[in-house]
Amino acid sequence: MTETVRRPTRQRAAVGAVLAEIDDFLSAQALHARLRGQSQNVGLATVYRTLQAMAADGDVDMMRTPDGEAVYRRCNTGRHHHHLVCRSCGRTVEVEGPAVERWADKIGADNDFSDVVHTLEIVGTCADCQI
Amino acid sequence: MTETVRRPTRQRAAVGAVLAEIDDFLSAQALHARLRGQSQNVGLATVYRTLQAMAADGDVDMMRTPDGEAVYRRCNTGRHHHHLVCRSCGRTVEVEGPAVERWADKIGADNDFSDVVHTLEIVGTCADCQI
DNA sequence: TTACTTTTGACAATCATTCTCATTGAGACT
DNA sequence: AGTCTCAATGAGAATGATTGTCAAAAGTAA
Repeated sequence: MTETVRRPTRQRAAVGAVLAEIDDFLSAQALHARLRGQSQNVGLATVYRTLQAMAADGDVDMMRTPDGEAVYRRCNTGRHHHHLVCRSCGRTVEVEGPAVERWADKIGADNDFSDVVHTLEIVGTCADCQI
Repeated sequence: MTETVRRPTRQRAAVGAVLAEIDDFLSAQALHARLRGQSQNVGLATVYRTLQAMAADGDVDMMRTPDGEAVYRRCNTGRHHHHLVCRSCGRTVEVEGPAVERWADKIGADNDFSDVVHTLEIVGTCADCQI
């Protein structure tokens, strides 16, 4: 295992704080803008780097919007799970589907693929956003 | 229903021809490069527009690579399905999972979300690419 | 504090994708 | 074939997210 050491810094804490208070998916740009709004001085590149590091460490979840932008969110469970996201307001529900996990792994195994991973996101319009 | 009329053109045919001969996912850039290699003169913007139109019409499948790039592929079945893709060589297997479809729809319904859609991709290393 | 290493930030550089707009070509009708 | 109309095209500019650069700043351990 590669033990990656991460030093605690003001910037890292600031990013973590925003993620803790917002529980919708946020892009690096949006997070950066929010920090500026709070007069927190954190460079854009740093926000990108921090989010990527957190995602690599499994501290946040990353997904791609339909137009390919990376968005991040701190999740409640450390377990593997997926998301049901409102396309209008961004409200997010964490969902688990053990059967789906097994199905995906089986598909990989049946076709002789190794190191199988999968991505799954569900998008809809939540009750509050329906006209 | 909005009947979108698409005129058959040399460019559209050229893009379709490439998609017919390659059965891995291709980016717009890659497809454009391939056309140039064949001395086919098709503008990059046209390749983008054509692929998007084809995807909208359901003639090709679009997915996003891990780094957010859009890639396209002509699929054999018109039915809704997903893909098992080799992360190394790009070899793709089309897979169906009716149970997963039902599960995703149920998750949406249970949470009062409407117009529920989902994305699901499985990635692994195929037998030929394992060392 | 000193020495050492990671992290940061301002800004340039990349790179996929979209936009603009003048020109071209398909389809329909004569 | 001539012409009218409007979608389609293409060259290049513009956009916008993300990454690279590198000197300065800030943790960490002794």
